[in-house]
Amino acid sequence: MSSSAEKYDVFQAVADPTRRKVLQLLAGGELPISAITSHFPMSRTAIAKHLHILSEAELVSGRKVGREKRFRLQPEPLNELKEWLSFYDRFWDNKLSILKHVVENPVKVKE
Amino acid sequence: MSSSAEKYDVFQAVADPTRRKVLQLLAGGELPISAITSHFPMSRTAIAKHLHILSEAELVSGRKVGREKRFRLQPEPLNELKEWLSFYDRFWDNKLSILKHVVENPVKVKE
DNA sequence: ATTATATAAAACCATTTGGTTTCATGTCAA
DNA sequence: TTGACATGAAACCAAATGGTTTTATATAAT
Repeated sequence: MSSSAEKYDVFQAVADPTRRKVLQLLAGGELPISAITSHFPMSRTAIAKHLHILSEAELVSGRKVGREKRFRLQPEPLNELKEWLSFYDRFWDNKLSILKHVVENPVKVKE
Repeated sequence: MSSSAEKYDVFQAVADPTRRKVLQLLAGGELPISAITSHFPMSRTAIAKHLHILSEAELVSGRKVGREKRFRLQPEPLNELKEWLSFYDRFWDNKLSILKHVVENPVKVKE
């Protein structure tokens, strides 16, 4: 779905440490730009640009609420990364460790 | 192990489409620079630079054989990416699909 | 009505990135 | 030993990246 040729793909979006930290913050819930900015040593404008890039990659979405714009995490595109990675699984037997992870983390079935 | 503060981390290394294609090529086995270059519409020098970046991220290693330098895939650092991704698993119930993958792909135990 | 808040948009800037061309060096083959 | 092959290294370049400051606009609060 969504549009044609975006400028930033998931790989690029996630390459920047600031953007990764933004995603992590948003994992805790929806936040307006100012609140996000307060966690970083840079200007609101800089953070707004990062959010724009994350938006293009569809890793976040923003909605206007009053005078603020609240952003939230949209993790779906990370699946592309996951699938890319899975190709390399066979090259260093780590399937056991994946299994271990799954077993140790209870699966919550969508009810 | 290896050294201190590398310039390129896995996230950056993997952000470039050319470098991802290089990794894919090397998944097929060790190759010298010229052989790799033949798959791309750019100069040998450009590819050598990409290989250097992949080297810094420890995603490839090169050994000198006669007059050529052969590179091979070192997928271990991809684990960092995988772990980073796993944090976001909880945000869109896909654990079942991981389990499915593990079950469907027989685990080869290192003998 | 006025002021403070929250964002948007534009112009600007230094550094990094991804490529090039050129030149030098080591190795293999005839 | 002469030439072809494979790479290394350096200088250069345009465009992209990650930041800034400034100016404008909409909303909320007093």
